[in-house]
Amino acid sequence: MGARVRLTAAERGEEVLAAAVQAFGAAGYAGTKTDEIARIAGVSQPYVIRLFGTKQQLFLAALQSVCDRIEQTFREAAAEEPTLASLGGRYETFLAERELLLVLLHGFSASGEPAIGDVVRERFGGIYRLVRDLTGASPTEAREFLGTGMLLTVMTAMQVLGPSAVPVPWADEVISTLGDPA
Amino acid sequence: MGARVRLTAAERGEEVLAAAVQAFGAAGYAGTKTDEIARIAGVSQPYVIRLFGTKQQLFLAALQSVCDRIEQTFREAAAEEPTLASLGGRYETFLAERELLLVLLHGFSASGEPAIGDVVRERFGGIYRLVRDLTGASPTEAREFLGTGMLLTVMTAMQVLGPSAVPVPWADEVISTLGDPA
DNA sequence: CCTAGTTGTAATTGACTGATAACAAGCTCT
DNA sequence: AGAGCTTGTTATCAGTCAATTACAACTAGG
Repeated sequence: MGARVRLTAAERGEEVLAAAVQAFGAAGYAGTKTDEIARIAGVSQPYVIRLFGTKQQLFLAALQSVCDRIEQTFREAAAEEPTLASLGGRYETFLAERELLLVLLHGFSASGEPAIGDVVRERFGGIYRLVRDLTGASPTEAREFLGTGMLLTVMTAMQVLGPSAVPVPWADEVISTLGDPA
Repeated sequence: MGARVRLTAAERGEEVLAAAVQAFGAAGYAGTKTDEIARIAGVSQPYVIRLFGTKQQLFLAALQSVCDRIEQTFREAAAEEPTLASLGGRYETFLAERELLLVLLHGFSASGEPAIGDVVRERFGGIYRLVRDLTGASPTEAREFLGTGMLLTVMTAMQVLGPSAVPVPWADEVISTLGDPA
């Protein structure tokens, strides 16, 4: 515990939120302990709870945060070129920041909790609409796009994508198709 | 309790496994209590543990079971007509038996546990290969097919599909595209 | 029928974990 | 300087949950 710096609650909250995204991304909602989040953030476990009220509220905050970032990423891509191919190119960003898609996936998995399900439905619907609005894609095109995105997401979760991936031949085969026409 | 019947360990194990598929499908690996599985199966919690050793081994058994059933469903479809469209028609089966896809999804989410990740990679790779072998689909076609499948899976998880679905407009729009060409 | 194996439960435990309470240390403003 | 608010911790609790143990009930084979 070296030179602990005092931050405002808002600043510390940001740090804890970042730690929460990491931890929830790795182990899911039920599988993550607030203690682990506290360890990553470098604060005590009770302080994590005080900053966000409950573990569930912290998860919801993490979920909102990653959805914001996903949408922002898509907006940036569309600003360069408003096509599905352009947005699709950003999946490299998501592979580099695995937590984004993983927290979203764990949100799907935890949709049994009503409060989480509500947010998940709202935000995923928003992403679907955003993709269509930004690119002018048809429903069918948007479905194909998000389907591929979900496939890459679950492949990220099962650790066959990215730098520390477990090598499996079929994953390479799938990746090699990504540029291909739908 | 009532007229408790004595079964062989193998028979009771089947019942417990079915209960486990239901429970894990609803709440995920970490989120499910062995006690809940026992309640559904109508046996005591310690007996659930004794039949399968550990909660993790029970989850793995449930995962293997649903993967077997998914593969069997695809094989049946291919026997009728060996095309992707034919296999795709079986997603209605999966929407009726939500637990199948949900347990698989929760397997993805729990891939952080090494023992679970190993099985998930193995089985999902097997399904990918099976789809290609049964239909002669190209890697790109198989990717599109599984991508759509994963999208439907996460939509099932977030409860926007199926009979007891929360109605959201975008879900209907996605569903309406399912017959469309890729 | 009776003994040996099998099926099943009740009781319990020990570790874990989210949350609360009480308190300590710092900052700010007058 | 010191009162009052903010930041943060330590200590602790109450509930949960997978797993173990010991035991009870049943069944089949000789």
